[in-house]
Amino acid sequence: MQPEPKLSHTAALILQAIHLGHVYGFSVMEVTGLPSGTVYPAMRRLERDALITSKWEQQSIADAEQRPPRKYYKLTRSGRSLLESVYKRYPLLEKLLPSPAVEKA
Amino acid sequence: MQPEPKLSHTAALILQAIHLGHVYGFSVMEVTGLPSGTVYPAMRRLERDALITSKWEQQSIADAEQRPPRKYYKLTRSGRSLLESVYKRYPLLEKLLPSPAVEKA
DNA sequence: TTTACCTATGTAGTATGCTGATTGACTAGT
DNA sequence: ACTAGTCAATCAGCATACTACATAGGTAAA
Repeated sequence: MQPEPKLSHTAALILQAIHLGHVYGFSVMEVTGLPSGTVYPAMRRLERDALITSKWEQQSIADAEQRPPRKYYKLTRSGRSLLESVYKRYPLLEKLLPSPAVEKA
Repeated sequence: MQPEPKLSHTAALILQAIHLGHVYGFSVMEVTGLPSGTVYPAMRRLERDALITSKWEQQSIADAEQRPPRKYYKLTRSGRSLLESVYKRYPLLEKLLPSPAVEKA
């Protein structure tokens, strides 16, 4: 059995936040309390390691909502399976973190 | 209003664990899932910053329980007040972390 | 129109955290 | 005798996280 790849507590917290629907940086910052200088570089590493993928929001949507465009993330298959194994190491993670209020169209 | 001194998420997690009664390194490691190389240096910094104080267990007690002596920590007054302010930044912390089963003499 | 605040993302430089190993005493199996 | 396992703490060297700041368009007030 290959040893599970390791994930820091902070990285795991961010991965879990995305999993629960906080699918862009600013939302992850708000729910975790982590600063931007932690969240954005961490998300780039998660993407580098193929645990998440990203896609820029269409400019037209951002324009319509009068705000900067967001970069949306979602878990890959290996991201989901790693998160499962991470619950065993950091059992605290699983309970924590509220899901976001889903925006209605 | 002087800006609240800052504490990393990990340091806050460790401080909270001690507050809840995980009063030596090994116990903090177990409840948080954090490795020894994170926990012990972090506790030294917390002590350096006067948020916690430490005291070595009497050798005779460790001998009686047939294990290495523990270094026990507790929060100082400023440690407790900082922890309060930290809950505002990391609201997730407050709910999380079980208290240890208290050992009976 | 400049001051301020909000959303959203990003960076440089440094402090902190993590991996992997080590120490030391004691316990138990082979 | 050796090997392996547990509890407790520590370290060197490298990876990650944090602070403070920056950018950029938007709103809103003075």
